[in-house]
Amino acid sequence: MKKGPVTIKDIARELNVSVSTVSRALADNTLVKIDTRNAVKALAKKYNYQPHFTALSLRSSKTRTLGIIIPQLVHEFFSMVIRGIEDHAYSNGYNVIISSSHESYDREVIDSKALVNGRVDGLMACVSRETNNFDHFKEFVDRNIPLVFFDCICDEIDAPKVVLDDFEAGYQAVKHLIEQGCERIAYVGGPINLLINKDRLAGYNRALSEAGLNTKDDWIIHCDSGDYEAGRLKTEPLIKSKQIDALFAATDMLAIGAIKNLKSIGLRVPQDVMVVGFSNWSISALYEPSLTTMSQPGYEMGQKAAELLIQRINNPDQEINETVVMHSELIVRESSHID
Amino acid sequence: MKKGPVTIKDIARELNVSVSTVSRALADNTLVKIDTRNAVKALAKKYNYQPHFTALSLRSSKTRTLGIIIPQLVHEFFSMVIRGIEDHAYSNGYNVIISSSHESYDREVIDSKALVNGRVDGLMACVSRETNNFDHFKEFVDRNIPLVFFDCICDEIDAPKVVLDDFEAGYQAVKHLIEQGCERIAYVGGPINLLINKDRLAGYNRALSEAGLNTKDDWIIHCDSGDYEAGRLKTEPLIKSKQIDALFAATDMLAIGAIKNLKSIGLRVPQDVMVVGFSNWSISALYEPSLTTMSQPGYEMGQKAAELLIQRINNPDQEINETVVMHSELIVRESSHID
DNA sequence: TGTACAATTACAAACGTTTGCAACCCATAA
DNA sequence: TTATGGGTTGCAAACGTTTGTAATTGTACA
Repeated sequence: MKKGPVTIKDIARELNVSVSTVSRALADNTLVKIDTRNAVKALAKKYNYQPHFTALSLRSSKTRTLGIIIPQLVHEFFSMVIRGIEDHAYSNGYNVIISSSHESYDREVIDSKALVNGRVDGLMACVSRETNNFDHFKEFVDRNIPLVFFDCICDEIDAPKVVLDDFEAGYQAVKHLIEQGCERIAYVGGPINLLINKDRLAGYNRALSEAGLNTKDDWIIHCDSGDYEAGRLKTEPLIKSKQIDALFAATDMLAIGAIKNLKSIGLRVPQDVMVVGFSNWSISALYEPSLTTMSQPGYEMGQKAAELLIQRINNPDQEINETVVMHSELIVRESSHID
Repeated sequence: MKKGPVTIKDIARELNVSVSTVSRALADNTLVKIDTRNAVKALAKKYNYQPHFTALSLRSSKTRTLGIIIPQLVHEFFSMVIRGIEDHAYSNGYNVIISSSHESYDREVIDSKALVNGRVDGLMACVSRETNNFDHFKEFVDRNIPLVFFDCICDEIDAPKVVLDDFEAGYQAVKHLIEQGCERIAYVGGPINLLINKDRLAGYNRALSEAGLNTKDDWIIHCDSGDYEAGRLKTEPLIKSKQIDALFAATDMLAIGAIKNLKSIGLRVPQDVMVVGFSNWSISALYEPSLTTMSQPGYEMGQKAAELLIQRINNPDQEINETVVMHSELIVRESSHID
């Protein structure tokens, strides 16, 4: 006789009390008589009553949902970030909606607008490599919707951020190569408009200058993406010129692309050229030679971002925009190590 | 003076008309005078009015949100599926909420219950390897909430399904090895309670028997997971016994684990032992030797699942529970091919 | 017997929207 | 002048909750 799921009204009708009494009884409010409370709770249990999510949202103007905007979904690092976010969000009673912009600025703008309208209580974002205009994010700040950046951040906007110390990571990676005795070290990086790539390159430069080593313009290569193909194509001329004895790549995939080139002209890794990658993707441990790399704690970054965001949601007036800096660790494997 | 986002009420007040008129005007209802309509639309544009998502949901009892339950998030295949689902969902005006059960039955149950309460209009699920009880899914059917299974399906429940023809894929993989001249072919698979693994194994058996070849009990290995480590540990005794000249693995990672063992005792791939994997993960093209594998069209499966689900949502009474079968393709690479 | 107060309950508004129905205005025709 | 009716508009209910306030009980005390 009933159709949809059971509501508070149904329980009220059956028990001949008002909906408000039922509502309070379920909240264990001492205003309602203990007998009534028990009766209500018993019936609710019997009918497996579940509060209507949307109704709650409307009443409280809280959706208990967080939004994520990321450039890519099929990507080990971002998968880890999402897992970190989800774990923290779920255990705090929040749901998560993900929008992947596919590295497209337009899509990023559309998605972010779609998420504003009371769909989410807050947003976590990592900007795409196409993004150079940040107005759509400013709108969040203007509308007072909590916003947290992670990884690829936007420097212009005043919001909490979770980042890796990419400078230090780049510095460590190159320092390690120098300690292995390398002197002619190349850099292969991703899109230079992203802060993370600027920082990794800066770390590279710093380590070199500190060691009194020089680099050359064509030892520094910028790729449009961090993919294997980009790495293979872009590093080919440099590698064929046989000038270098080491290479620091800003992603593991770029590193593997470069290694393919090295192998193809008979150069051995690590004996002839040492290589360090970045991100510690699962492939880097399995590849041969296994790849020295810098860890990128995606899970922890996701957790931290969710934590900051929920904190921000719960204290909307508190305007502390802290930047949490995570640290990368050098993982030494075969590609940069001779026994 | 105003606080939250602008509502239909605000527009009504400013224009001295009723909310209903504004509502109709925005819907371009010809009942309202064209002048009024234009005035309303102009003001809505000026204030960047966005309909309140939650209010719409409550009114229409539609959330325009789809739920996904998957065993793992950090997984190339599932990432592809999600991308396929999201692309289709977004372009049809749906959002997506993902719950990853982390291969845990309990988590799967909790998540699915959480999604029932009017949070989603429908659900897509891939059961975890721990799952042998399907009551929580039956609840969806009972409650008449549209449900679609993909990949790891539940046979007992009458719902639309999107699956790979795992039998045919297994058959093709092994047939290919036989055509390469292999005669002593082993199988390494994932958890056998999952239908997909049963089917891949059945395909293996069929190809063998069709070719008049025999197998042995200890040439068939079942792992608890499809991971690299599982593959490496579980295949070690078999490989050290040097009985086989080929191996079909139910995942690329299992295949690579096995290849590591082969290499460690000096056996060459493909010269001494040929290997075929499954899923065509990106690592399989990059690994050396590059890995012959069966494609697994995750993106397309996701798209199809979303399509079926939205279809189901729009026609709730239509009880056609079709099963869509996708096909896998053999991708021949170095690990099973001698020039 | 009436009053006061505590205990318990119900009513109503609100969150932002859509939509059936009633009501209004004005012009045209009887 | 009054009725008819098309063109516009507003009212109110509904979706499922929560919560401030009012109303109803019952009991004890004067």
